[in-house]
Amino acid sequence: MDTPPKTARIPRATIQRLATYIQVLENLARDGTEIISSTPLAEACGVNGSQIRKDLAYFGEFGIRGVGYNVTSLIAAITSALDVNREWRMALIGVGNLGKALLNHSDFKERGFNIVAIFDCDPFKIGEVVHGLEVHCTKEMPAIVAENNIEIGIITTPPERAQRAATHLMNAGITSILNFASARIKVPEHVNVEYVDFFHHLYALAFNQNKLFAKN
Amino acid sequence: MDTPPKTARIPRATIQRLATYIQVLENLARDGTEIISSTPLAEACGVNGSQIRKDLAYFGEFGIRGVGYNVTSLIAAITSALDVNREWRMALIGVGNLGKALLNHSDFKERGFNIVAIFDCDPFKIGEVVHGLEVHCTKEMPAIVAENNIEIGIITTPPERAQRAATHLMNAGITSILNFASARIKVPEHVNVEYVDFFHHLYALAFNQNKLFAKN
DNA sequence: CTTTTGCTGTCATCAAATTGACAGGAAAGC
DNA sequence: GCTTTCCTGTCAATTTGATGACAGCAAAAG
Repeated sequence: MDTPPKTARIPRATIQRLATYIQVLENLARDGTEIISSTPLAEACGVNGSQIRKDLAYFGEFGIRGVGYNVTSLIAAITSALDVNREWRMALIGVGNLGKALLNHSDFKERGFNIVAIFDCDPFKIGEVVHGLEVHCTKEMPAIVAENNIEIGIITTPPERAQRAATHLMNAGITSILNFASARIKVPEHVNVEYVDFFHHLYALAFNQNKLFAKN
Repeated sequence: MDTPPKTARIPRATIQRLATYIQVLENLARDGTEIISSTPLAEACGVNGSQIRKDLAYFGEFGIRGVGYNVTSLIAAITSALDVNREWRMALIGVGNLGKALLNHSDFKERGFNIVAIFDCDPFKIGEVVHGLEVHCTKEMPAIVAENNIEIGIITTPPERAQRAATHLMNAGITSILNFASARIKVPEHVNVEYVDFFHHLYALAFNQNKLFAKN
């Protein structure tokens, strides 16, 4: 029952699926389901049953043989394994259309991902208040990041400014970056970047509309 | 030089990378680069050189041995291969915060992905005009989709309405769905769904902040 | 108490994707 | 015209991830 220190490298695909499992499990919990076994859960998630059991095995044993998984405690187990059962404080850089849209997207805060400071390099924007937050100059970033225990940076600048924004974030000590800008950024080994790009998904749909590709 | 009809199944990962290549190539083109070889392009994209050459090989031969690739014509070749060098007309269902944010995100139209109709099931929203588009009742969807040659549906409803929204879209004849709702949806074999969920990315960052996982 | 049923956790097998190596071919230098 | 350089396209080898099979265990039934 204790979580064994499995030191194996965990595939990125597993992390992505765990996020899906949380999503589906939360919807099950809302509908009042208390127990679920791997096969129906797998079907709801669009994956194989063995896959779920193997993914969970990286972190410990959470089920009961012959019975299944308790929905609530499995959610707790996964969120704990991913370390997303606590507050994460974030900074956003680039207060344009997209940035403002994200600030109004209250789901972040509800899930513990809290945008607590926003930055821009446009002098006309500095001082403006968006969704209760004052726009700061990027020069102030190191101090504000340290004061507020900010661990994640969100880039919502135009593509040509993305690299500079990343540099600002890294200089302020941030090692986790969520990049909405349409550009790849160069970072040292220890910094982690996640890219969000709607067009990647649209391209997949467009291509698939004609010629089928391998379904994963 | 002619595009051979390679009938091999194209991995989903390849499609995703092709989208990245387009992104990087467009930024290179803006900076005036005319020719690039696979190694520096690979570095800019964060992948291996062989990977790029193999990905492109699925669709034809686009480079010149000893020289490299012409940036402009490679963009043209990839966009053509993915069939994203034409207009795609889309419908959006669920005119809440997220839906409105996407409607204001003008990049879609610039890239040929055009939201031309919006729907909601809330009677109070029907008739409202958002970003120049009138909110329609879902009952009107089949007619409007047919009239406007709509090929892609975007779901931006709350999670508990996502499945119903998907059904509406499918009944209207749509087989490609971009789902922003935080729920998995069930669809028949021939329908394609892409899921967009920021939390997947945030979870990856959170997890990676502590324990490293295999970098892909 | 014993047997049956059902589902987990794990290992072995299988499939797929990434990486590395190299022949083929175009341009530049001599 | 010949040689050298360089980079593509492709095949083979390796690594990685997914699937299938089954022993181990808990609960329910008899």
